[in-house]
Amino acid sequence: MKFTQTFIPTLKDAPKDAEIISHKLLFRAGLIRKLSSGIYSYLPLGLRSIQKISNIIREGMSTWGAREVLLPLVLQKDLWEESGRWQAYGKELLRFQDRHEKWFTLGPTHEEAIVDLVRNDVQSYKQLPLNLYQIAPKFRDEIRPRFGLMRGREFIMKDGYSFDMDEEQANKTYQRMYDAYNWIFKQCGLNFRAVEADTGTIGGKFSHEFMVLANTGEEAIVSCEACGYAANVEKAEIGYPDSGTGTAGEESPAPALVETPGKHTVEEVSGFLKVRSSDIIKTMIVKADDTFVAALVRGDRELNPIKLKNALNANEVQLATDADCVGISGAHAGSIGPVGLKIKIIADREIAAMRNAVAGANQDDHHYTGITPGKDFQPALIADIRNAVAGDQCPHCFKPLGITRGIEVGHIFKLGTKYSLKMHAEFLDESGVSKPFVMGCYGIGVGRTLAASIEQNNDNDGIIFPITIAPYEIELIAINMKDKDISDTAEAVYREMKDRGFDIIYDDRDISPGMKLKDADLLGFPVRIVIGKKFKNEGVVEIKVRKTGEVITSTTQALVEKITALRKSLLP
RNA sequence: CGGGGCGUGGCUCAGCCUGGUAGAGCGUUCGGUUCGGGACCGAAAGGUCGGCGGUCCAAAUCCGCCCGCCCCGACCA
Repeated sequence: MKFTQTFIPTLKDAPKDAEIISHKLLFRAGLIRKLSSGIYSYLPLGLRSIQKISNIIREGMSTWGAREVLLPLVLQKDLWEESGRWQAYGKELLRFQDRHEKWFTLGPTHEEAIVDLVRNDVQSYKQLPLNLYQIAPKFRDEIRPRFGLMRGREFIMKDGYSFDMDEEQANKTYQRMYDAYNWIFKQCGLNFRAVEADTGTIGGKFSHEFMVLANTGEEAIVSCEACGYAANVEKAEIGYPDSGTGTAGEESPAPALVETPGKHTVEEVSGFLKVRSSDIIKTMIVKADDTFVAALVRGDRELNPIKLKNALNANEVQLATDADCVGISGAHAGSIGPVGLKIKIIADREIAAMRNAVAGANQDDHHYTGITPGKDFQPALIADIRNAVAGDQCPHCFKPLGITRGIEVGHIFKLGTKYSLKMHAEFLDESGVSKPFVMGCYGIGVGRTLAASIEQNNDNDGIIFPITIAPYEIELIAINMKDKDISDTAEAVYREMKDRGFDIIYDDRDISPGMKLKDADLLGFPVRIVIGKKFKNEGVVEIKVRKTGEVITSTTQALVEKITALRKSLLP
């Protein structure tokens, strides 16, 4: 492709609404343009990159047994009433009427559509397993779209759905998709982790998020360098090699009541009493379903509501209101403590090991010092209920854990029979018994993958594309188009490379060299060939690798050979 | 939905407080000079100042309503 024959509107300045680096660069490099909030057009280079990612996905899906379909974007209300989601889905579901005043929605996800397809045409276990996917635009009317392609309203997504005859088969399918996803993101040249994720309200054990590691990521993830364990911070367990219970026989002083006027937060109390925040017991009263319990974590830790919920076997937990706190403990939040508290106490595992600690005294503006768990109060339950922090031990190998940020680009999920039961999607098994399909669903944000890649691979000059998803692999630059020697050679090189099947774009614009070089860096093609001064003087062209900055020279004759070798070295 | 901010040529922004008939840089067009890191000289095009209404002799500027966009939060997965 030649620059003069395509459309690459690059910009020196980013528009002011671009906040994060990928958004700025996508815009400046002329890959996308905004049409309205959260809704973008893909320009030729952006589209090409999207298509390359899509094709990698297709290859991965195909290899691991999924077949491509294309489902409608516009879906009618009755299907969504069957699944119950017409009511359950909030305002994110865009609803509208046609001329006959029938209600429709733009699909934010396609469980209903796929279940309807499969239930009509699959009746026998002999037709299973079945795994179908599509790559198509989706629409979610996000409350607040932001960060360009990272969180749009209209976005391109790969969504896949599997249908299996039983749990065992479904687990195998899940594992295949897990393998496929690892292959796909590796092939896209991304530094990513598959992390265990909380399954939310649907339940079940199986859910993994695929996170691209980047500082600007919206999610915190916990990972272990040593054994590869990785999990969403909501879910991450903390390892305790010894049982973590108290050690008997240690000297522990008697509790003493001290005044702490106006000191409520951990920092205020620790500053006032001159103790470390890790010597304070933080007590929070929470309402778990219909009962109140007191949750204890060390002053320097954060309570993890999901872990707490699981430990208590509750459906829902929330912090108690201040009025409830006063009613239960006799003090306002900030002076509450476990000593003498009448409700059930659940303590984080670290609490059990504390000695001579500070805790609220259950009367306003007072704390106790010299508190020792097990002596001065008895927790009913000791469990891991706090967020993991860097340096905590891995639950598998007990090496220190690290915390990084990530961008969720893929999510695989075992759905079970939730949709097949509601929508009566059943098949006959070997013994002629009617059974609901066991389903799984598997998503990849295609646009978000592009944005995440840029978020991870850039420098001050612009994008640094991995070769597999770059709009073009090679850019050819003729420094001076008016110099016939140079422009003729460039034209010849371009034709030959193109004829030999190289994925090459040629900047044939008659503009200053500075602009071409700046644009080349901004656009981030992995390999750049320059024909200029060195060609005039020494008869050689320059090959530069965008990622490393490494430059080699070559005669035009040896170019094909050198580029072939270089290209190979850049593949994942 | 709550809080904050913005809207002036394709992009970035000044002018608004203190009303007097619209500016800069980049980009674009034409001519010329240049040709290895967003070159230089000269000429030019391009704006109902987001929209509607009000105040005033006079509104980009003051007031009201509306629209659009962005940030923070809550919400959702």
